[in-house]
Amino acid sequence: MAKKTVGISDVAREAGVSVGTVSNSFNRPDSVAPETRARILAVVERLGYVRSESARQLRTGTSRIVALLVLDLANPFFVDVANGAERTARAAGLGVMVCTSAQSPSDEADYIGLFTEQQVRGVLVIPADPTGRSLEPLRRQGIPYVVVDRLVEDAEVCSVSVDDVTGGRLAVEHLLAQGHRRVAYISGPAHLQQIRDRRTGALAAIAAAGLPPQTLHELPTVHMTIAAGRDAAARLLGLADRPTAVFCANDLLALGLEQALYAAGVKVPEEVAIVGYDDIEFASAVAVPLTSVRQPAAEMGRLATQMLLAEADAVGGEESAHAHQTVVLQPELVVRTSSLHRVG
Amino acid sequence: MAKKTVGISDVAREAGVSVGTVSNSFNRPDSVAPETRARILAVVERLGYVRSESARQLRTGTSRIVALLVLDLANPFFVDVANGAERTARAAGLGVMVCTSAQSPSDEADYIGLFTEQQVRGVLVIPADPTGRSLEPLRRQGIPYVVVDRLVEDAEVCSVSVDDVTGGRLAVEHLLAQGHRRVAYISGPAHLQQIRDRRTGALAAIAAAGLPPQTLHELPTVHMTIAAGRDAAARLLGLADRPTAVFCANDLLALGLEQALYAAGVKVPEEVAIVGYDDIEFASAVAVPLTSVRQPAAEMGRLATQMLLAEADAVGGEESAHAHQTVVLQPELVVRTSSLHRVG
DNA sequence: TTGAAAGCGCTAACAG
DNA sequence: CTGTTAGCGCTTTCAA
Repeated sequence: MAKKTVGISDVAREAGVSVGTVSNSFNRPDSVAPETRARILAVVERLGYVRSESARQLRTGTSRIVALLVLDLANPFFVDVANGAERTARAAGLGVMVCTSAQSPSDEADYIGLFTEQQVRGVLVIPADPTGRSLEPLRRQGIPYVVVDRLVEDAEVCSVSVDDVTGGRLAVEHLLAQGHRRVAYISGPAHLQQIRDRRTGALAAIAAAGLPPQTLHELPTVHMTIAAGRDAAARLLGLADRPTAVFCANDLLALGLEQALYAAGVKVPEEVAIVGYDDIEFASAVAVPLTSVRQPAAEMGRLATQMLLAEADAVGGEESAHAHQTVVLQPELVVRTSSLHRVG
Repeated sequence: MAKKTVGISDVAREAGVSVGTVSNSFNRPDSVAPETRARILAVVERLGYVRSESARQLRTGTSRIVALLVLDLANPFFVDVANGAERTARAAGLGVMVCTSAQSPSDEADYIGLFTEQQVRGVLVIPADPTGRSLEPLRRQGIPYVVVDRLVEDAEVCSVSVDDVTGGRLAVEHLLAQGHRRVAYISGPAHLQQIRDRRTGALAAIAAAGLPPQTLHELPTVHMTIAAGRDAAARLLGLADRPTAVFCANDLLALGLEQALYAAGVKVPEEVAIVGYDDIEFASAVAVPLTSVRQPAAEMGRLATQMLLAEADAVGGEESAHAHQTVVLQPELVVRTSSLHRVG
C-alpha cells in the first residue's frame, strides 16, 4: 500500500542521467539536449513523477501561490475582484488562495500569519482591520502585498481603489438632476473610509447644486446587507419629511430597500427613486432594475495582481527600488429604471 | 536591505539551546521544561521568528492547506459551500485554497496538477469533468479528495450530495397541488446528472398525480445563468399551450425568468407560477420572493471537509482502511410568493 | 529534558 | 550539454 512516492532521483536513475539534468529539463529546457529531454519526459510520464513544491520552495525561497483575503464572498462585488485576480495569477502560472476574513480583524490576523508561514508569493488584501496593524507581519517578513479597495496614502505600499468621492457625487448629481430635493443616504459603518467618501461626494453634489447640506439625510447601517436594507426601508418610511430619493452605499442595501418598498406598496421610482453602488449582477436582474454606481471590480483584481507580481519580481530580482504606487480607478454611473422618474 | 530571514537555528543560538529543543517547544511543548520553553518563546517573539511551512512540509510530507475547487463563485450556492468548508477547515487549523474551474475540464485538470505539486492535505471538488478522469492524479498521488455536490457510486471515493430526485419531486408536487396542469422545466445541460435527476423527480410527481408525462415541458439552457433565464422566458411565452407554472433548475434561471415575465407584463404568480432551486439569498430578496428548493450548501461544505479530514488522518496514521462513504442530504421546499396562487 | 545529526526532494552553482 | 554536490529550514530518532 505504501507506494513510495517517486522523486527526481528515481526519474534520473530510470532515464540514465543525473538529477541535475532532470531538474534542468524542467527549469531550463534549453540547456538540455532535446533527445535527453525527450527521454526524461517519457520516464516522467511513465513513472507519474510530480514535482514537490515544498522542496522547490525550500530551495528557492519562494512559493507559487498568492493569497487573496476578502471581507466576504457573499457580496458578489468581492467575487468579481477575486475572479479578476484569479485569472491574472493563473496566466502567470500561479495559484490563488482565496480566503475570507468575515470583516474580523482577528480572523484577518490569523490568515496573515498563515500566509507568512507559507511564504506566499504575495498577498492581495481588502483590510478588515482599519489600523492596518494586522499587515505588519507581512512587512516584517518582506512579503509583498497590495491593498485592494482601500486608498492607502502610505508611500510604502501599493494600493488599488476606486474614487468613492466621485462615486457618491455621480449618484447624487443624477438624483438631483431628476428633480429630487430630499435625498436619503443609506450608509454603513462610519469607520469605513468608503462610507465617508461617498457621503462627501454626495454633499459635494448637493453643494454644487446650491442646496443646503440638510438635503441629505443619512441612515447608517451596521452590516450593509440585504436585511439591513429592509430595515432601513422601515426607518425611511417613518421619516417625517420623507425623502423622494435614496442613495445606498451598496447594492445589497438597495435590493433590500427596493423589496421592502414594494412590499409596503411604495412605487419605485415614482414615489422613491433608488441608486445603489457596485453594480453587482443581481442589481440588474430584478423587476425594477437598479441604477447603480459601477465599480470596476474585476479590473481592480487584475490590476492589483499585476502590481503584486511586479513587486514580487522586483524583490526577487535586483534590489531595484520598487516604486509603490497608488492607483485610483474611476467609477461609472449605470442608469436603470429605479431612478428614472422626474419629480418637482 | 536584504535582512536575512531568521530561522530556527537563530532562535536556538540566541536562546542557548539546540534546534531540536526549539522545534520541540513548538510541536511537543510538554517535552520541554517550562522555563526553557518560556525563554525560547521570548526569543521567538524578539526575533520575529516565523516557521517555514515549506521546510516542515518537506520533512513531514504533508501540508496544512486543503483545496476547494468549485465551478463558479458567481453562483452564491457555491459560495455557501465554500463558507462551510472554510469554517470547518479553519477550526482544524488548516487553510483553504478556493479555486474556480469555470466549468472547464482543462482548467480543472490544471488545478488538480497544482494541488498535487503542492501536496495539499486534501481536495474538495465539484467536478467539471463528467468523466472524472481529471481526478486521476489525486488518486495516483494518494491525495485524499471528496466529491461535492455530485453523487459518486464508486466505492473508492467519498462524496456528499443532495437528493435531486426528491428536490424535483418536491417542486413539481407543490405546483400540481396548486392546480397547475402544464408545467415547464427550465433546465440545463443534459450531461449534468442533477438536471436529469430533477427531471426524474418532476416526472415522478406528475405520474403520482395520475397525469401524463407531457404535462412537463422541458426548456433546456446551456449556461444556467440569469441571462439564460431571460432567454427561456421568451421561449416560454412563445409556446402554443403556455404552461402556467415553471420549475427552474436553479435560482439564477428563476430570477432571470421572473424579471423577463415582469417586463412582458405577465403576472407572477397569477399567470405563471415559479419555483427555483438552491434557495440562494437573492431568491428571497426580490419583489416577488421566489419559492425554491433549498439545498443545505454550507452543511455540504462542512460535512465534506470533515470527511476529507477524517480520510486524511486515516491515511496519515495507521493504514486503517478508511471507509469511503456516500452521503446524500435531503433538500427542502421553501414556499414563497412566486408560487402561491391556485389555478384550475 | 536536551543535544547531535541525518535527511526530506529539490535547485543552482561549478566542473568537466 | 551533463554530472556532482552543497545546502534550503525543519523534524525526528537516538543518545546522553
